[in-house]
Amino acid sequence: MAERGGVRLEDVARAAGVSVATASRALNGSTRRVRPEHSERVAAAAAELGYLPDAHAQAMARGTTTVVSLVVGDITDPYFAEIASGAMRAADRAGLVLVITSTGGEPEREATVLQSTAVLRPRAVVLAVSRRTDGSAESGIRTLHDRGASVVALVSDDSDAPGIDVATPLTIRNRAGAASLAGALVDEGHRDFVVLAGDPDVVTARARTAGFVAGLARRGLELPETSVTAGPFTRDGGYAAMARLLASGHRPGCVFAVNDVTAVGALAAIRDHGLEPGADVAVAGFDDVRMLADVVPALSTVRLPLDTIGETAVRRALGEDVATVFDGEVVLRQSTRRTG
Amino acid sequence: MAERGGVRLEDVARAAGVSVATASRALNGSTRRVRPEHSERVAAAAAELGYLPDAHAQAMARGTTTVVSLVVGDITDPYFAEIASGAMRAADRAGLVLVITSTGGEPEREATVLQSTAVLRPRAVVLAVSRRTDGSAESGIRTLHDRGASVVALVSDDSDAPGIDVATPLTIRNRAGAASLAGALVDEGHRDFVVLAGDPDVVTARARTAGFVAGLARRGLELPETSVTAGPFTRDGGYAAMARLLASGHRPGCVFAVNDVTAVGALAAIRDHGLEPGADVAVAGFDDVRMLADVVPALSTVRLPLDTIGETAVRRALGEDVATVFDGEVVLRQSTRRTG
DNA sequence: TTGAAAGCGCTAACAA
DNA sequence: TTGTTAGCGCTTTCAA
Repeated sequence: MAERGGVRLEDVARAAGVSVATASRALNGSTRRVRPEHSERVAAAAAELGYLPDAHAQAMARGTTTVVSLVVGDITDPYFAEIASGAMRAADRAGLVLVITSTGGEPEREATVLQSTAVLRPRAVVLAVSRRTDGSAESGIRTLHDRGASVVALVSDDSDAPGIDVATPLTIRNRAGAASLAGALVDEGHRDFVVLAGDPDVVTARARTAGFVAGLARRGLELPETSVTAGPFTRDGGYAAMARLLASGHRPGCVFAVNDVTAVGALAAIRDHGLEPGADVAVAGFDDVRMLADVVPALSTVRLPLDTIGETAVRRALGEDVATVFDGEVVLRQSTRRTG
Repeated sequence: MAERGGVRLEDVARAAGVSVATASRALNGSTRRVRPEHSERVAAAAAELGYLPDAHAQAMARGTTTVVSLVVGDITDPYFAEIASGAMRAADRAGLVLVITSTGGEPEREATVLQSTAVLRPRAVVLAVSRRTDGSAESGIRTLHDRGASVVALVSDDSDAPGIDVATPLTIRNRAGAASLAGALVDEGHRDFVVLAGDPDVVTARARTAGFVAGLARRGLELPETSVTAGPFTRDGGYAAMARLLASGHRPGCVFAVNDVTAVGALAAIRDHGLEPGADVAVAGFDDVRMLADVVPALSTVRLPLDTIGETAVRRALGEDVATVFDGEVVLRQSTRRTG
């Protein structure tokens, strides 16, 4: 019923018989400064007229917005989806709106995406994107920061990775998790490993690969460079890499894919090659993504509390005092069970 | 380097030696009205200073925003994630920002979510949410519409579902797709069906259930009411429903779960019951979600071009002349293959 | 083609 | 405690 464009605060004020200032204070302004009677009249008028503030006008006047940005690689990837889910919850609790932008898996679009994010002047931004080691996002991050945003970046416990000075890090111990996994796998009796390393320029992939290699080394096993194969960080990437490997006559005892999605691709390739994944070739992943909990054989992996990480990241960006490091937990399942 | 708060148009104008009006016109304003020489100077200054417009100020001044909203049920559900992915692409192409809000799977939160969406005054909104038959979102939708948003709602080809007069429908032929699936399953030799119907108040679930029942009827098979069991529209819901069924001694020949995620839950329950899904109990899903392409046995389902649907929905909301109906395609795989 | 100035809807001094 | 008023950064008449 409202006029085109909606009811303004002025309309509410008039209906309640007060000034816009009073109406503003009653609806939002600093606590306890409006006579209860007026406050009620304003609330009633607002409800009756169906008043809804205009976030843009508020942003202008306040000099600060209600938007929190989350930048992810590919929302279709359950890794990011779970993080997004937690982030949304946190934003919601804080009464803020979560704007998700995605690079669509193309890291070179990162700069552009950060720019388009910046125009909304987010109060906080969480970078869950697959950051590349080349620091291509640096300037975009700086822009955000200069605009007054508090930016939190998900990073790995990898000393090789370049820091981002203006961003607050939230560390995921990818390296340590992968190292533990390697140890556990060796303890299960595996010896002959291959790593599906994903994109070597993506920090997460690098950290997990490096950690795994280090973990093996700690057990006295040296992984030849030829046993580490790069490729896209996706289901199809995992499938292709595994298929290539098998086609070339290699048949490793155990494959470590740097994330679950890639591991599932490897599983499929093994099966399509006529072998039985788990029994003939063991496979382990990373993340313990829920959506893949029912793959067969059940995937050994490193569980990351993705949802919590997403939630924590926005809370941290909002200035709360929360956890700053997350560890993964090795979970051994059917896919690496030694039958012999 | 920029001052706290960033570079304003005024700064650019000064640097370029023109007025803010000219700077504004050069950077965005109606075509061909600024002397090329000035235009260049402005562009150069903007680049040098790292100017980025303030979306809120633009929104205020223009009376229209650059935001497109997508309301989904649960971003963690690959059904929504794929839609979101396509929607993001379309928004991006149009130079708009996609704001995703989620009800977190709680339909009763729908009204609230629509409200918080409305404050951003989106230019267009796509409702991909699991709409309930009780029309609880009606008023929220009307609010959005009154604020000038063009709203597109994903709906089913189900005459029972209430229309939303102010929203433009984008029809997904859930009913027809489910009916085709039923026919195909009967043709494969299946007779003894059970439907894991999801939440009967959710239109999508209803349409698929109704379509399946109708499809069986068309083949002369009547499905007893007791063979339709309601429950949450999720992996766990599917697991629980299937487990309950098996525990009670039922052992259907073929189970139709109203979406893939639920079907995967059913698969797991069957397996945990000591039976072999696919061989002992056939299972079919709906959606053909990519993330579940590698489950074993491969899931028979109805493929929906989710990504394209998401893309089309925002293009439609933006006023483009695009497809208005989407059909599903039956895909028969291992999970319903008759071995005997 | 350009610039001055009036808003867009709201908040926040500042006075009353 | 309330109202008046000056902006927030930008676009857009309206004159020049």
